[in-house]
Amino acid sequence: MPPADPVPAFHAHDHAQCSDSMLARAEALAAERGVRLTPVRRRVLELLLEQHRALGAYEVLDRLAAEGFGRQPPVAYRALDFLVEQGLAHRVARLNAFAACMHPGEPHAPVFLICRSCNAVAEAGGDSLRRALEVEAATQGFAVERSSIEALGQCSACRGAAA
Amino acid sequence: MPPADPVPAFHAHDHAQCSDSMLARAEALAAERGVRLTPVRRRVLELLLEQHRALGAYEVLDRLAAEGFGRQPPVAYRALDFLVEQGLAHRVARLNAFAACMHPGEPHAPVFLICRSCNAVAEAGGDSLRRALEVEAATQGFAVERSSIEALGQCSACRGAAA
DNA sequence: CTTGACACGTTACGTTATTACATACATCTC
DNA sequence: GAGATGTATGTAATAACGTAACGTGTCAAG
Ligand SMILES: [Zn+2]
Ligand SMILES: [Zn+2]
Ligand SMILES: [Zn+2]
Ligand SMILES: [Zn+2]
Repeated sequence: MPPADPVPAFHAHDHAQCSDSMLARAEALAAERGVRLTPVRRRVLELLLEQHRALGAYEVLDRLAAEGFGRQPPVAYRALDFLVEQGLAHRVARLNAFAACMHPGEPHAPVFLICRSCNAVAEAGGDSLRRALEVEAATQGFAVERSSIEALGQCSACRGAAA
Repeated sequence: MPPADPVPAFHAHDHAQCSDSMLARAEALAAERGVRLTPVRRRVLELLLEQHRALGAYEVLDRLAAEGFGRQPPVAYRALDFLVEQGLAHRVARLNAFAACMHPGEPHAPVFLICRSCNAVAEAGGDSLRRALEVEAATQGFAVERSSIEALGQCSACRGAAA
């Protein structure tokens, strides 16, 4: 098996650049698709990109309200829904929370690794995993349409710290 | 690959026997572990076993209340938490709901196939899938502790009906 | 300039889950 | 059996998450 791309979430990296490049890709995709990355939507994406972790809708909402945007739940949910629809963010069901997508534009089924110590959320490229799921499902005659694969555990840094 | 065990949820089977045998296994496991399968807990497990689908906590609660048990949320949540801790049920994050485990006692990572037409929930044996996830995670230095794999789609029966 | 689509804002409500505390009950010790 | 202890059950109250319905502002097409 070829080594998978290292996922930035669990490793030191130039996060400003990481975040900026995601934003740029989002702008490009929005333009290309003729959808509007409005101030609220853009700001929500920025918030999700601040750290490699998932934010609850109300956490997002508080930040928005503090910055002069609306302070009612639909404001946050609409922006989040937009980002999810456009594949710029994912919902992490296990956490009732949302995380920026690290592979926008590339169709993919997300695989999340969630560190229970530092709360970092990494989106692994799970192509082989996804195929394994489809095969497994096919043996039952089941046709997969959407899937969520989420693992809770500990990242290498936190495991090192614990030892 | 050896064919996976067929999952009962999507196929005609003697469900009374299916359900009874799960209950019996639950009783045996509880005895073995010295934990108590009290009336509420047992009843909740029975409810989950009635059909191969997931029940919301409040759906469970309504049934309990109608039968003379407590009518406040903790009554349902505590019983459900107990069952989950003992590996007799799983939480289906995507549905905010709970399903009886079809492999109690055997340590396993649950893989759920959720039919969006008939709402049936099948727990597939996902050993290969689980290993694939662990391998994927390991390349990132991540140690998986708990995982949930959930697929939304259509079962063979519903797909046949649609055509 | 009008029209229509869309985004944003609000109010109000529905659903899911937890905290905190009181009561009942089984089990162990004496 | 009486008393102490831990566990299970019950309640009220509230927190956290999510949606429906409706009005207003903005902007581009006609
Ligand atoms: Zn980064
Ligand atoms: Zn993604
Ligand atoms: Zn059955
Ligand atoms: Zn199971």
